[in-house]
Amino acid sequence: MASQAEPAPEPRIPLSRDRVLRAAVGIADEHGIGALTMRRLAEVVGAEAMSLYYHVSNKEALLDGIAEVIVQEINDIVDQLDVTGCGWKKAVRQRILSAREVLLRHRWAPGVFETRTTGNPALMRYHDGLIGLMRDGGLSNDLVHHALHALGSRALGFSQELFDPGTGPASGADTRAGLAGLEGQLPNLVGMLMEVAHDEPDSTLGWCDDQVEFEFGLDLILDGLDRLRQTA
Amino acid sequence: MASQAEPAPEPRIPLSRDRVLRAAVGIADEHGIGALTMRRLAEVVGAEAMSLYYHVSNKEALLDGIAEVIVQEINDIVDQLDVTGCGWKKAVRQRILSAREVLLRHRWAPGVFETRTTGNPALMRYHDGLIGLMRDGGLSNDLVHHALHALGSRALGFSQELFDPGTGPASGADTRAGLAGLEGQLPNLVGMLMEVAHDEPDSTLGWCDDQVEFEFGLDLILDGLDRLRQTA
DNA sequence: ACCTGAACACCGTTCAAGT
DNA sequence: ACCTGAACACCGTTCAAGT
Repeated sequence: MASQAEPAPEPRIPLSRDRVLRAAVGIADEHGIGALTMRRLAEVVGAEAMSLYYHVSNKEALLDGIAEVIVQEINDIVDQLDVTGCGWKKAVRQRILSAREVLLRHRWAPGVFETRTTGNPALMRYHDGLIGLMRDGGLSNDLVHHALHALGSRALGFSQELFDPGTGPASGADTRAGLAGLEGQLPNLVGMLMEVAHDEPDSTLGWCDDQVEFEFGLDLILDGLDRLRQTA
Repeated sequence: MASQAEPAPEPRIPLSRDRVLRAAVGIADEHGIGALTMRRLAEVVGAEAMSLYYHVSNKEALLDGIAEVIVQEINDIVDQLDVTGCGWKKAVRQRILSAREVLLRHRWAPGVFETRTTGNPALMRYHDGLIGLMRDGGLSNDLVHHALHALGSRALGFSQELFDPGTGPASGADTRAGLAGLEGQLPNLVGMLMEVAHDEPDSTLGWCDDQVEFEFGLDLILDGLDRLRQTA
């Protein structure tokens, strides 16, 4: 006969800051950032909640930590990109879209980034590389500085939408029916949505494709910067 | 002799959804969004915490409500703007910068907007007006749609910064001293900051002026859209 | 209809104590 | 050094009860 079943052999592995952060990222990935509590994190890691405080000073520091883990994941990818001789715009574009792919695997991350106030070393390294690509492309430090502000969170691969008028379980037809009732109050918005929705009647991603829109906005900014570079 | 002192005559005024929301905005304005708890809000309004649930179904609804109050404040202002015959770009620019002024009085609002998922009627009215200005300027519905995505939160007058390398109580000199130690790891970032900081040695608003940068990014986008309008 | 008291489930966190 | 149990102060919220 086998020996008595031991239900949780996992806690054998000693706790560490790294293991705590990875577990926290796992919880956020699987159940959303709202599910990330100290007690639940402790449970996943096979310890008591209070043990976590030995490896991470408090929850704010935990959030700082997982934000940095994600940016490190981004850095690992973009640092391997080969962008020699393809123009600064294409190089920057590729770097940003690669970062975006990482964020699409950690959809809670943008929300966490926005709440972090303390400097994130990995984020600084990311920006350092981005600045380098622009400098190599001939942009002045002054223009690069403006560029970083203009890009904002887009530099890291995301841009939060303020509202999504087409969201929800409603199909395109339902959406259009619901819109009809608002036509009196919101003539321009309804008119636009009717036309845009009609343009892509069976788009899988709904009335607008976020990836397409992200790239539109990104290119609009990059093209504008390139034009300023030329006139300078 | 006067009658016995009654310490709190305020609770005479009956509760109402409107009063609750205004009090909530007041708390957030004065003490930050973190100070807005149901218990504290009840105290300010002269009632028990549970009474609030009669006027607002839960805290999420409360946040939805105060977000809408702020957008209404914006609408009240931008609806009075006279932009007849000044070109779509200037009209849009003026509308957005006016919205921004409201947000500068409620600095917690952007953070709340980003967490709201349900449709905000006042926000839809705001966008309806914005769309109208663009349509009048000759932009197609398709281009206007792209424009709204490209602008993102900038349409409402804010753009969150991912990090601010020059933030803190450090003076320009202190910042530059601290940067020197990082020059090896972050050559491009440090190089840029040294030069930009030097350009405006005594800028009151620190190493970069947010309002200037906001307008730079806004104009970059508006100019790009106008160029697309012309070629279309 | 409007408001409340007591109670519940859940947070993050402190602190003294264990090995 | 690393981990824990008990406890504290604070959340949002339910529910039955008051007027």
